[in-house]
Amino acid sequence: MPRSEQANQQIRDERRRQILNVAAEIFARKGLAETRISDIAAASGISQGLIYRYFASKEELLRAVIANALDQVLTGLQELREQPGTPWEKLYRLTAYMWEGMRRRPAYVHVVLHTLISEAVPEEIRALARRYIRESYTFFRELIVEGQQAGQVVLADPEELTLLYGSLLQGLATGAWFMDEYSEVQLSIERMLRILKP
Amino acid sequence: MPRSEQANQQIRDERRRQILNVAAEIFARKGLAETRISDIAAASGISQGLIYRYFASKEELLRAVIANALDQVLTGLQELREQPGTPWEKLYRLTAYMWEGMRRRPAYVHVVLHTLISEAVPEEIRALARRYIRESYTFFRELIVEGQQAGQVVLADPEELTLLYGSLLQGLATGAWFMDEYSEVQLSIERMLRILKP
Amino acid sequence: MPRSEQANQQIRDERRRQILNVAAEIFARKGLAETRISDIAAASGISQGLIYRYFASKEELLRAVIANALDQVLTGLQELREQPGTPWEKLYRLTAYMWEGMRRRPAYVHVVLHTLISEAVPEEIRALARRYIRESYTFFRELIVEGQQAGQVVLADPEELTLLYGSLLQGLATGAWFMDEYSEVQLSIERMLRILKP
Amino acid sequence: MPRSEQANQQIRDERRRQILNVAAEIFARKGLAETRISDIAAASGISQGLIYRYFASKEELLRAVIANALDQVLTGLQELREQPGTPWEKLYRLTAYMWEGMRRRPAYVHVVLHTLISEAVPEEIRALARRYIRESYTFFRELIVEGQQAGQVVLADPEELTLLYGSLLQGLATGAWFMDEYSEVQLSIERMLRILKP
DNA sequence: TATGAATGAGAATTCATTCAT
DNA sequence: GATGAATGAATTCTCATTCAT
Repeated sequence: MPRSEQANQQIRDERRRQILNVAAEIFARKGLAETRISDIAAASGISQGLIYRYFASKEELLRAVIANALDQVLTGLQELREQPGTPWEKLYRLTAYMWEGMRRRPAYVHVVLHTLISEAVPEEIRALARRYIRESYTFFRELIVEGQQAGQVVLADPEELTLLYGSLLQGLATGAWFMDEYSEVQLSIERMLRILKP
Repeated sequence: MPRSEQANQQIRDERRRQILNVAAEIFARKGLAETRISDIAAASGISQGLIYRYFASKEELLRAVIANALDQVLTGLQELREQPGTPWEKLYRLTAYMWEGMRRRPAYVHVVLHTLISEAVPEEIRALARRYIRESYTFFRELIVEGQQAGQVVLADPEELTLLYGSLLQGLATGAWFMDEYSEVQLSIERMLRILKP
Repeated sequence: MPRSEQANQQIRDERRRQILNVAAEIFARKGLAETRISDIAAASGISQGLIYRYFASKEELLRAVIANALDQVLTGLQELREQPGTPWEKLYRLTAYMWEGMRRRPAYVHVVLHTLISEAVPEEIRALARRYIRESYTFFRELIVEGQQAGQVVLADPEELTLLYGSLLQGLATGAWFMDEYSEVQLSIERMLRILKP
Repeated sequence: MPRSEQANQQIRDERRRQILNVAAEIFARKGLAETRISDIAAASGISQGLIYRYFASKEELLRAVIANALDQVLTGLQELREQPGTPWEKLYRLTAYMWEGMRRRPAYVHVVLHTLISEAVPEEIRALARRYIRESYTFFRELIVEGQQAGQVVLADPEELTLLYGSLLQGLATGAWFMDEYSEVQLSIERMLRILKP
């Protein structure tokens, strides 16, 4: 008696998610070129061949990981966008959200960084990762401009402020990964936002 | 024939430096695993085999690139250390120096980042790269503490301030690499230092 | 429940024949190595696993296809053998029969050719295919010798005539497969037999 | 001291030819899919990797083998075309030339046949092989028509005669390959040409 | 010293076959 | 009996490194 269609679908969904998460972790640590499919298979406890039933190639798998990360962040940003409050309150919430995301899923942040940094990654995938950053920056900028209008953000070139703020977040995400000495340091959202204060 | 010996040595030194610079550029763009020795040879205008006369292996070459970058930065920091001025003046000069270095030699920053980020790089080399960051951070911290004593830097946990300041620099260096849209934005040193202002 | 047993057996037979026909078609087009079990399963409308209920392996399946073709031809030849007529009439009927078979079932001819041609096919199966040709040639030769005795066939080495005649048939079968330009050409049996005329 | 450019070129030319000949032999026996690059490497006495310095892929190698065969035959046909004589003399020479070629280089004939027969071979390469047959047939047809005009060839549809004659040649080439029993049979050119006699 | 031909150890990918359901 | 998820043994291809010249 074959498995029911539903049971099969569930098995497939679960496997897919499992591979995706493991892959994110390993891509984050090693990058695309250095990651072996055998690493992912071993860490997932499955055979190499099985991975190819779920993802057509190593690149396809990376693409899926990136798309997944992108989805999650953009969904989060969308929710923040719809919440009420003064621009500064929104900036606070945004910063907290981004920072929390980096802490909770450092692997996803890292895969994206790896992808952005390395020309070895196919341009199509890099474009996807760049979109991730760009969408975030666009939202940062919106809030900064609103904040300036409300007198809550310093009156400087919004582009400059966006770049500073974005870079700070990104630098923190990266730095925390490899600077063990500083991984215990407590950072306050207020302190980060200081760069935007009037 | 001591003169010819000397001339030979000079040719060797020159060629070594040349390979080193080319390698830095390519490692910066692709990382260790995806960089081909043949790419470096071609870009250096020499045969593959010859590279092995100068560097024992691809990894050895990466190590040399990193060590070279490290050397230059530490020398620069040492010079800054010896210059007179108030802590804030020194912080200003330091920031300008780091920022200028990133702009002029983005490849160096990137090789180091690639190296730090990827577990596929031998630990020994990664340790070297980490030292690069750590030495810089140590200097940042010194100046921050001095600045606090002089009332020129906000009174917060020096670790936190160091991490914020370092991450900002590093995020800017990375971001400029792939965020074309923001590559033209003018950044003022004062604005960066705002994060440390009382 | 003997009836259900019987019904079951009938279903099995039918399915077996179905797989066999589909497999003949695909083996004919791609040969053993390049044919995928999944192709055969899909074209048969069943799961991959099920094929293994009917045939122990891909090679076993090829063997069955060849044996099937062999059976049909030998049965046909046997019938021809038993019919009355002059040697020339028999040669005519034989040629027509072979030619018609090739036109109607080009796949069979082709599987056999693929099998004969490729050393990658297990010797046992190739021997089977060779038997297919040999039995036909034996019959050709018999008729040629009879024809010579009756003065209806040219007096030349019977081996030579058999080889010429057999090769002509086989070349026509093969050529029609890939020479689209000539697929519409009408060929008369008389014309083919000309090679044997006194 | 590096090898002279000339010496290198010679080594390369020789290796290329060597691989090509060995590959023809093995492709002929096994076909594209069944041939392992390792087979060719072993039979050539070189490493697998080296083959890829001369041919980009297995398919590329097959393409080169086919193109090589094609070249040789077409060159031969061109020479025959330019020789003087009656149509029948030309047909005789042509037949002898083709037959001799098949006997001397059966591998090349066979690779072409394999290629024509198997859909697993990329269409581009199959087209090349088809061209091989088509060019030959065109020449056959020319001579047949000339022969008819000179009263030396039977007055039948030239298409039909061409197909018969071409199929006979081709069937002989194939048959000789796997019908050991008949490989010793002597065939006379006259006998083959009988199919065209008035 | 310099070259580039040659090697060989992986790594990605495919697919026949097995097996739990 | 029937399904299709899962396995793992090939196989192609790549590239750091060596070595004859």
